[in-house]
Amino acid sequence: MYAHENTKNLFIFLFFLIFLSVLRVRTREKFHVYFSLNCLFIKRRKKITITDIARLAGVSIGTVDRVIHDRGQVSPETRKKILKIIEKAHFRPDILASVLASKKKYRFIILIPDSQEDSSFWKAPMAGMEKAIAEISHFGIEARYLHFDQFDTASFQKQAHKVIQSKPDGLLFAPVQYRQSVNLVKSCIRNHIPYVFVNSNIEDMDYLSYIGQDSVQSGYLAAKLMSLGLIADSEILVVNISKQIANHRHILKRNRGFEKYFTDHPDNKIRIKTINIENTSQEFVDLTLEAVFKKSGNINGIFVPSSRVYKVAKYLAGLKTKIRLIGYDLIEENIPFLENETIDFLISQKPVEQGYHGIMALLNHLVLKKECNKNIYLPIDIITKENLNYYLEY
Amino acid sequence: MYAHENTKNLFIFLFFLIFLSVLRVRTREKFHVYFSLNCLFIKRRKKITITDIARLAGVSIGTVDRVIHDRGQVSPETRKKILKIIEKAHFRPDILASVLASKKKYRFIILIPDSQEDSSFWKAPMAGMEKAIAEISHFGIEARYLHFDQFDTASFQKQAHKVIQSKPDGLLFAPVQYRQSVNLVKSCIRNHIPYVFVNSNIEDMDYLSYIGQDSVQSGYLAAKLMSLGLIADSEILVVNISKQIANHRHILKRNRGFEKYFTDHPDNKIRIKTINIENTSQEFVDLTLEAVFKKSGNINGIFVPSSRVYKVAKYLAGLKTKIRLIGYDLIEENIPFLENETIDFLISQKPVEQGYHGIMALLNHLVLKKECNKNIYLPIDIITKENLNYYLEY
DNA sequence: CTGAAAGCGCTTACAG
DNA sequence: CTGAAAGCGCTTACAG
Repeated sequence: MYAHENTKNLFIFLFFLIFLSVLRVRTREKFHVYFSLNCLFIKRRKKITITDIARLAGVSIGTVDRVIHDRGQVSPETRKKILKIIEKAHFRPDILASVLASKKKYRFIILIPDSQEDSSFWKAPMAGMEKAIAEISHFGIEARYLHFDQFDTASFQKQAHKVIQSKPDGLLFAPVQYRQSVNLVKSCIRNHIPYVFVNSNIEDMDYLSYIGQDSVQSGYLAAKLMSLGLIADSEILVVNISKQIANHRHILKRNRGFEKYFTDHPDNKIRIKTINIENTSQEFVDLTLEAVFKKSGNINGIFVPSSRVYKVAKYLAGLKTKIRLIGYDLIEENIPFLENETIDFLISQKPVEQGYHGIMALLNHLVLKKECNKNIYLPIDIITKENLNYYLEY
Repeated sequence: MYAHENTKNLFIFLFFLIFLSVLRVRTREKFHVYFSLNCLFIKRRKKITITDIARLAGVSIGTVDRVIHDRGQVSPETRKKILKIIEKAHFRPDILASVLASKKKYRFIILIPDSQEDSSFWKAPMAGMEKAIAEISHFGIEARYLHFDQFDTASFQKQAHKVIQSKPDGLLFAPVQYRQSVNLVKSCIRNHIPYVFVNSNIEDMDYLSYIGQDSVQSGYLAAKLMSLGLIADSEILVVNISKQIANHRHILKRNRGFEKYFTDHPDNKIRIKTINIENTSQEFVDLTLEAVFKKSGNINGIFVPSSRVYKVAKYLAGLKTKIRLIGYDLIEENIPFLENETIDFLISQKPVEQGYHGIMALLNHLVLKKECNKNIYLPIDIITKENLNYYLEY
């Protein structure tokens, strides 16, 4: 009987233990749920590392590393096995640890027009590039600029030669001179230098990425803005100011878009007159415009498909009649004319972001090995006197 | 003589050696210059590390680390000495190594309205937040959303309570309900929870950052667009569709900006009529507008200072006369009406970037300890049928 | 073809 | 108050 009692007590005790442990589990779970609810942060499962993969595959981390970076010297079977485990575990190497351990340096070259010319457009993309370079400096990236005169093909070719000579890991460039750029691209392909386009594009080349605007559509939008509240039977002037209009394809595309709008909307009954000014000096622009205005008296609007719209604005500022003026790019020279409403609208192409995303595209392709869009079309911004300030700050 | 010859030879030999070494130096220098010129990359001086600082100060790296992160337990003299050396050497700790070594996790809470309401605006900021969260995930950041119904103050208060309960390291929130948001801010201050505002602002609070638009100026711009090619003596309708207009300060600011433009430009001779629709159902909007249109026949433009402009567009689509319609935000519901030109202009406030920069502001303040602007005003974008597509992709 | 070890620049207990 | 050591997750010679 005593023995029985003892056994009974033992059982009770055991049950008690089991009960306790159940309770503990319960409490823990409860705590966990409570924790989740109140802290709102689900306990993240431990991050898997290259060591985990190595253990699972029964190899050393060195071998896993070889597989990850595809640098050979691994038997096909081992390779396959490791790859499978990586896939299953959704393993992604830690980029921070990778960069820290690696001594690899990446050298980028940036080949863009200089800003001292009569249009300061390129300052903004450079600001964006600087921002990106600063942000990613800890990835072991060095970047150097190479500038050229966009109206001087020899200067471009000289710099293009330097690019090839220095064999960078990546090239960011603005193919504003069509023919010369095609040649550089061919050299890059021969020398295995990956390249990204900014600002203008060469569609039929096999580039990594293009960052810029849809030039045709931007002209189309400009035409829409031109047509707002326009009197029927108006005459509109398109003024191309460029030394080599035929070699500057993005300007031609803007012209095309502009004309297309009025073809699509024939009810506007607009007459478009296009003039090309190949001498970009202010005096020549003034003289040319004066001659045009003498001939036809009822010009209601002017479209300048480049940042040099301020040259036309300077001329118009002397006139008495208000003529709607639309141009491109929020550069310093254009700002006073936007402020005094000589220029009504500027079409802007996010120059800072062009630069920023250009550098980031190189980083993504070459360092982070991340997929990204081949064509990154930036918004076509409409800038007026009223929203000007918030595009400057940004 | 032989000896002499030998000595002479020795001298010649020595000279030759010296000559060779000079040559080598020359060649090296030349090579270096050549290298620099052609490769365009200046040899970067070795990066200084915490170990260098420790060595220079004659202490261990542990002590340097204590000084860098100001966690005490260092004698004032040692501290001063180390600080001086850090300054002189322009030492910046390697953020990558720091994050890798540190096990610190940051918990962010994002408190924003939900999207299932009758306006899907908040999808875009969330997309931007997701993008940022993905980019910075390797910094040990966990983020959780908390949503509320922007027309239901009780729902906001419930979620605000959860925020305080879970004591996050940082809070990103949209103070759309003015009074309730002020209360949450006070709680945050009491509990030492840093916070960043997105979309709307409470100017008189001491927030880390505000990311959003200048609401007054956006209304001003809308008025300018309204005035383009408008007939004199027109009547313009401002339609506020909101259950609690008095508690939604950014909408009131847009109204103010809109009216200010016409005060500043009295030559337009515009009459503005404002109506508030507090029941946001389509039927009620239709009925209200119908009543208004019956009374006054010559309404030439309508301004809706919120994303609910599509409700007015639905009504106008049934009318024969073309009325200029301007509203806010590129949300799904508005797109068809922009495409068929019932809506002429949408003012957009970079919703994706609001979200993106909101998260980044928290990262900069809390993790990277980087200074950044208190007020980040995003551009006031003008969207039309013609540039719509490039704002969608972006 | 594979593994063991040192090292990247920092942080974190722990010992004194 | 201070230092030595282990470790974060990877890469890189080097040895076999």
